Amino acid sequence: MGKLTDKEAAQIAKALGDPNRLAIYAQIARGEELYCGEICERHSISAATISHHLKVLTDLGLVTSRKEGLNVYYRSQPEKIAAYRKYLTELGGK
Amino acid sequence: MGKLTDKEAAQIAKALGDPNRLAIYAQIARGEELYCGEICERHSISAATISHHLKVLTDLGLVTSRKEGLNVYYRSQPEKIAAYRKYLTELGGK
DNA sequence: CGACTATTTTGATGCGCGTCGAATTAGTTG
DNA sequence: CAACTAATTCGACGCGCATCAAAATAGTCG
Repeated sequence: MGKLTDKEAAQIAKALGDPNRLAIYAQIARGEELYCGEICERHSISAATISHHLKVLTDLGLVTSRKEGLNVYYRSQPEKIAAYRKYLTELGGK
Repeated sequence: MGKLTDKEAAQIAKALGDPNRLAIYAQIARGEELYCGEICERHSISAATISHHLKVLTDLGLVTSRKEGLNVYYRSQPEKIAAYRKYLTELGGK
């Protein structure tokens, strides 16, 4: 499944290059399905900024969202990060 | 050998998040030992900027340098990127 | 030493991005 | 519909960063 282009790989890298966004992604990638509010509580970041970071991750396909009532639940998309890891592997060959 | 801290992982990600810097790193990681001049020829970027990117990669331990005559040769440090891949793997499981 | 080359550093510039508060939108519940 | 809550969007601000030209540094060679 989908090899990443150089551009996509750079975009993903950039997305994971912000410490706060990386932390947010890490929590989601850990397996639990989280909604904005929960993430807000765990960081001292405004809801607006959290939402912005989640949009970046979503646009890149690293996470997906599902709306349930008032909350929007975010879930990790492991294939995407796997593709990124593969890209890195094929960069330099072990 | 070194597990990466969250901070280091973010720094590496950010470094690889710039398309030009990623391209430079990719060439070095491909195995060949390159010096600035060669890299300059392959991109339409000034020597000053190339040098700056190489410094970023060096400071993070992604590449090492070796001076020979007038040229400075850069070589990939595969363990570092391997550590970064491992960090990503352990993020989300699978 | 003096001329030349490769690389790095310096200084400056412009754009991108993380951040916030406030306004807006969507959804729930009386 | 009205009041409330969760999330997103909007507008603005400040800082960081990629970039370059020019100056400085380091190394070679006559």
